[in-house]
Parts: sequence; C-alpha cells; structure tokens
Amino acid sequence: MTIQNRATLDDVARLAGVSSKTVSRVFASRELVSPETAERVLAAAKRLRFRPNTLARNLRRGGGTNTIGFIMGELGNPFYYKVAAGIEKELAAHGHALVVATTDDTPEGEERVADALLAQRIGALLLIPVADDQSYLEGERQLGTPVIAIDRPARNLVADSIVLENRRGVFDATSRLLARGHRRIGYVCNPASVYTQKERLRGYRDALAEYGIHDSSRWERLEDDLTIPPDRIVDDLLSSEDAPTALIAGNNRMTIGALRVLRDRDAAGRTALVGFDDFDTADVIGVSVISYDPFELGRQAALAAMERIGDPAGFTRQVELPTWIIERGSGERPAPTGDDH
Amino acid sequence: MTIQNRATLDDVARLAGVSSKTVSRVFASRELVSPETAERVLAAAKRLRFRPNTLARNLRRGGGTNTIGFIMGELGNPFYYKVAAGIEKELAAHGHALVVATTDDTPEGEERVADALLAQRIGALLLIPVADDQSYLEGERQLGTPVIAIDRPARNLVADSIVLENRRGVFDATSRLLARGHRRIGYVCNPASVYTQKERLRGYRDALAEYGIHDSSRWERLEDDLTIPPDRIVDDLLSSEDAPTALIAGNNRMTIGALRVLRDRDAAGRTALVGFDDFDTADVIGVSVISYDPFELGRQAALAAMERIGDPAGFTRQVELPTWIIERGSGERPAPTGDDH
DNA sequence: AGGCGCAATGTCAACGCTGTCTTTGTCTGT
DNA sequence: ACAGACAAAGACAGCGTTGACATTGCGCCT
Repeated sequence: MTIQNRATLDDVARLAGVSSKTVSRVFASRELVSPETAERVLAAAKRLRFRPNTLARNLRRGGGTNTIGFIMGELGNPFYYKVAAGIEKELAAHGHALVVATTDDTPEGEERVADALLAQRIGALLLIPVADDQSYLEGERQLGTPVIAIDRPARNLVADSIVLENRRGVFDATSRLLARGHRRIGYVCNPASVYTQKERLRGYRDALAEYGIHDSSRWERLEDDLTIPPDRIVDDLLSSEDAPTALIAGNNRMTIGALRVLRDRDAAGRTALVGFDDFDTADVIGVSVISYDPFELGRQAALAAMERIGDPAGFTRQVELPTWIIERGSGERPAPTGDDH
Repeated sequence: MTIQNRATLDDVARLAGVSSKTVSRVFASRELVSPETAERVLAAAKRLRFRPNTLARNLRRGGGTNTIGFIMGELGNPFYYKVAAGIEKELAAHGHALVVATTDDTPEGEERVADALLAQRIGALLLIPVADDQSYLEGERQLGTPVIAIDRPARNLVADSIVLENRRGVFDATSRLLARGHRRIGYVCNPASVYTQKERLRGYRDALAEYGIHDSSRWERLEDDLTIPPDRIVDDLLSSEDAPTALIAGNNRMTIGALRVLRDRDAAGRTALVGFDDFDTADVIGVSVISYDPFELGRQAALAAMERIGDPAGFTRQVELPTWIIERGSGERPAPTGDDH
C-alpha cells in the first residue's frame, strides 16, 4: 500500500494547464471561469482525487471556521444527546459542522474543553453550563466568537441563552395535584443546586404558597450527590411520618427511581406521580410527565448561534421554550378522601 | 463592543521581546526554552489572550488534524448516541476531538457528509455504514485516512470494523425459548435488509434448524419500510392463524411495539418476548433482552482509529463484541402445555 | 588562551489556499 | 481603424504556524 501525497491546487493546475488561481475559482468562488476550462479543471481534479483543504482555506480567509462547538456534560443522559441532535440537524441544514466535547460535569473540564475547541477557531460555542462562572469566556466573546448557553443561563458572561419554562411547568403540575385534593406533595431531586432544579423547585413552592402552604421543607428531598441512588432518596421520603400522597420528581432519574420504589411500597398505586422530562416507555407504564422538546432546545440554540455569527454586535437575548403536561394516569390519581386540610 | 484582532505568535513575541519561534516553542514543542523566557512569554500570551491557531498549526505540520469524524444515521435512536458517547470519551482521553455528522440514513447523505468531513482533513473516519457500497472512500484510505466501520462491516472497502455478535445473541435467545418448550417462535424486524438484521435472523433460523424447524417463514415478519408502525407488524403476526407463543424483536423499536400490542392482546401475559437491545425501563416492566454495550462499540472504534493512525499500513481486522441475555421474566415464560411437537 | 560543545534563541521559507491587482484577448460602437 | 468595455485568466503576497538550519554566548577542557 503506497501512501501517495495528497493533491493540491497546484497539482490540479499543472495537469489542467491553468494557474492555481483558476482552480481555486472553480472550487471556491465560482467566479468567471469559462465552461470549458472549468470542465478541464474538474476532470483533472477528479483524476488526482483532489479535495480542497479547508484548513488552508479557513486560515487564508481569516477568522473562524464554519464548524460550531458544543460542550455538554455527563453522557449518561439522553437529554444531552437529543439537544445535540437538534443542534446537528439545524447546523447541517445550513452547511455547518458540529464538534462535540464533554466535560465529565466538572467546572475544570468545562474550561479545558472550551479551550481546546476555541483553539480550533470554531465559529460559535454552544454549551450547557456546568461551572458557576463562565467569565473565562468573556475574552473570547469580545474577539467575536458567539457563545450560546443552553438549558441554563451563563453566569458572568454576556451570552444568549435558550432555556425551558421550568418554573411554569412544575407550577402547573403542582397546581393540578392541589386541585385534585393533594396537600402533602413531595418533591425529590438530585442534583438540587443547578439552575434548572432551583427554578423547578420555585414553581413547586409557588404553587403550594397559593394554597397557603408556606413551608414544604418536610416533603422536599433536595440532594446534591449523584452517588446517592435515586431509590433511596424516594424511599426515605415515603418512609417519613406524614408521607406525601403525591410526588413530583425533578428529573428523569428521580422519576425512574420513584417508579421502582412505588412498585415495591405502593402496589395498589395510590400515590400520584408526576416526573419532569418524558421517557421512552412512559406511555406504556402510564406515567404523567412535564414534557418539553429537547430537539427544539438544540435547534433554537443552533439558530441563535448562526444569527449571532451574522451579527456579533446585536443584543443578546434569552429564549424560553414551553413545557407541557402529558397526563397518562399516574399524575391524575386523586388524594385519598379525608386527606385535605 | 469593539471586536479586536486576535493575537498571533508575533504579537506575543513583540510584547515578550523574543522571536515568534520562541513563543512557538513555548506553546508547541516544549523544546529548550529557559524557564525565565518561558515565563515571560506565558505572561505576555495571557495578557493578549493568545490562543495558538490550530488551523495554521495543522496546515504547517502537514497531514491530518487530531480531529476524528463520525458519521451516523438517523437521530431518533439512542443507539447512535451511546456509540458516539463511547467514541467521544475514548478520544478525549487521548486528546482527540470529535466531529459528528448525520446522514438522514440515505446513501447519498453518507457520501455527502463524508466529503465534507474529509475536506476538513480529519485524522480518521468512523462510520456506521448506511450505503451498500463504501468504495467511494477507497481513494481517501489510500491517501492515509483510516476508516473504521461500526456495527456493520464496510462494503467494497478495506477497513477495520467493530461489530456485535448478532448471530450468536439471537441464536442463544432462540435456543432458550426452544428449551422452554416453544416451537412457534415469531421474529419481527424492520428494517430487515441491513447487515445486523440479516445476521440476527440467521441466528434465529439456525437455532430453529437445530430443532428440526427448517421453514419459519410463516412466523417471520421482515419489513423494510420505516413508515410502517411497529405495532402493526406485530399485530399482524399475532393475528395470524397458528400465532407464535414466543416473540423475538429484532430491535428496540420493535420491542416497544410488541409491548404495546401484547398489553392489548395478551393481558394475561402468556406470550414470551425477547428483544434485541436493552432500554431504560426494561427492568421496571420486566422485559428480557439480548443486551450489549454500545459505549464499548464506540470505545473500540476509537481505539482502532487511533491505532490505525499510528500504523496506517497494518492489517485490518474485524472485532466482534459480545452480546448477552438479560432475563427479566418476559423471555422465560414457558410454552403453553401441549404446545410442543 | 584557544577551541569545543551545547543550551538558548533567531532567520527564513513553506504548508495550501484566496484577495487584490494586473495582464491578455475579444468584442462593440463610431 | 481605434478607444473603451469587459470576460477570462494569471502573478503575487500573505493568513499563523513550525521545521530546518544558522547564530550567539557561555562554561569547560587542554
């Protein structure tokens, strides 16, 4: 197997009997080139298996590439994948490529991979912020690289962001449970200190407050340690005195944990359950959820990035995407009678 | 907001009072640079927010970048995402970046995005083949870009491949059903004409053949049109005369379709079911599956790519990763008595 | 004291491409 | 017959970096 050299513009030019600039014109600018010449050039290029070198092209053209970077967190979560899918699809439709990098969910990881991506002169940076502080990107932004935060706003950085209506989603779900007579409503989540969970918790508390419940701490289980099995958190809550008659799970993992625990503890299926985030088999098992469109989250982020590439100096803005409740049974179980007040 | 120019080696050199080559040494080669000079250079670089331009670097260094491209098919499938995750993790551990591209599952799409990736001078190309023919990559391979096929071997192209033990997995699952007395065993899949499905089908037929069943066509439903709802395919099979007492689903979508149909048609849960590919809530519902590790598939592909980058002329090889059966109940239901022979 | 070796740094060209400017040649109108 | 316009193609430099090679200066040996 001989490894030959890759053909360059000059090689093609020589074979076609033209200057390299003419070949360049054929492949890049489509400026004035006579049809016959173009044909000759294309034939020569094909024979040499020529492929323009985008590295050189982008270097020469100056500024960023048409590749866009996406930094995401832990990999065990389909959420990230769906966002990435939404991004990729929208970018591909506009001729952009996507580089992905993961951060093992640590702030240092985030900065490290951001650095690696930026060294590649990406055209824009999309990220799901993990660190508490994205100020390290401020310099880059001033140099003209747009930054778009997804799912959570960036901190200490001017950046567009695409987030969900977390608060409203949970507020609505909680209100429905209250309307069905539930008063002891549990809320479980882990990790609890991230933006999304804080917002969701606020929605829960706000809804309870409207019914005069101002201290819900005894029905809340807010953890911040992913090594704790979700089952244990739910089990702990349900074992407590004054156990809740309804449960809201702050994310997918907690919902599935809750399902396992309820299967064991509550075979009759009396406890109401609403989870944030839909999952594959939720309809088969009949789990009510607060749903949203993760693809759309990615799509909007890609659109925002491309818009910002076109107009780097424009005002940044925050887009809030809707959430909605899908009723499948588990969230519509009424409170046991005599349980209100 | 002023968009200033990005600092280059020369800018840093000027500020630090050294030559640009020295700055280059500090950032790239770590050759002999006195500690004091290095410190001065780093300080200047930091002040100017310098970041080496990998475009220029890779161009100068010649040959490929340390970015690796991955081409995958349809996005609606968690399988792809997990493979990508495995790839990304392994690459990141070795300092490589990952560009992903999707093909909307059409052969033309595959060639189109391959072209776009190759123009970026990626260091290696990983792909889940969709087209029937990857000979269009042969030229590129000869130019030194390793190609690794994932999940299915490449056709008409010398390339390493990482695949699953599809045949053995289904063979074993079918054998177990036979051992439990089932004789009318159904097999549903869509699409049926892809490599993996052909292999799996072979496993199924081989196992039946060992029990003297040489024509299973009446229990097979092999479709090749993704617009057909999985439910309908399963429903059709179960409505037939001589309906099977056990069912093997060739992929995830079919398994979930089968679950829906069985919930409606077979509330008592007598029909055995084994699906190829695990899913999130399979343990909650008690579905037995033929499982494997999609992350490992990606990981092995990344390893193969990096190995091949180091030794482009070595012998190509095919790695087969194991599959195993997870028994959760649905696959262990015995055949109704009096049903054998 | 003179020469040698080596660490530390510098000079220069080139990677493959494209923007700018220039050259060549053909065609039109008067 | 000749200026002017314009289509088609080429010459050249430079994007930011690094490899190959050259230079400097200092310590050390004889």
